[in-house]
Amino acid sequence: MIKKGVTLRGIEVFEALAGRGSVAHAAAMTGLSQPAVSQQISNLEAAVGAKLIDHSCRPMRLTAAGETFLRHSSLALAHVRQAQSELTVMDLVSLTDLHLGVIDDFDNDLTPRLATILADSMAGCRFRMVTDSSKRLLQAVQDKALHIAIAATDGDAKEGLIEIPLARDPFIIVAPAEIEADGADLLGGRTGLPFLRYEADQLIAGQISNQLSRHNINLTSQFEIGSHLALMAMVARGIGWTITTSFGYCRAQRF
DNA sequence: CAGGGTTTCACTCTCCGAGA
DNA sequence: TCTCGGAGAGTGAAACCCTG
Repeated sequence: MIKKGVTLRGIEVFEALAGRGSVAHAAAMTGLSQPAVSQQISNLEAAVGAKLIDHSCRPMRLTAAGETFLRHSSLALAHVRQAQSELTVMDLVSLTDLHLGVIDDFDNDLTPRLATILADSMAGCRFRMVTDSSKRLLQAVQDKALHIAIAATDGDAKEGLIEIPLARDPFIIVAPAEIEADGADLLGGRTGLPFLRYEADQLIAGQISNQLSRHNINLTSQFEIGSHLALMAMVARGIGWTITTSFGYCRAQRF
């Protein structure tokens, strides 16, 4: 029997806090207030009888017990989310009309395969598929112009939207192959190679900017690029280095 | 010392079980 | 079936703590 006080809600809050290292960010992510997050963590720690988070440092870090608990609780949450997703798909099977948005990053590879799968599994449904930026897709779902969208998010709760996580896409540094420098050299500006950033209007630009400012890293940039593939092509030609995601990097293999 | 972030406290609301 | 009381989860306000 699971101990009294160990709740899915508590575990979800714990996972958010473990990922962000801040009660404020975990609150934004879960849609709760800061006191509620703090209370959930206290209850969880009391229930398991161990300190899971080191509250004395900023950002907060997991204790050894917290690391162990997170490893198992993440699996449990993943199973619950998977179950929710499968039930959602079962709901969709009876639909006759579906307006679906897909992030433009997936235009070439994922979208055609998704269309094939949907056509097979929802034979009686008419589809309208659009590709756009994550920001626009999320707005379209909020405006009820789309039923569902596959998009990137910053993890914060959005009014009126239900988010079902599909994948995590960590940030990575991408530099020209001929450059012999590590991440610290690039971030510290010791290579002389310019930083190429995404256009400020894009969701990923804001996420990268937040991460950098969280670590007190201030990078000036001569270039702001709207197209991901153009950005990767510029890196491949040695014009500069950039920060992108592992999915983004994989899509640029041809460079 | 100021500002941002966290915790504590007091209170409200909702849900659920027990008893009439 | 209805009422009542307890437990749990939420909030806002205020105090406290940490960092630059």
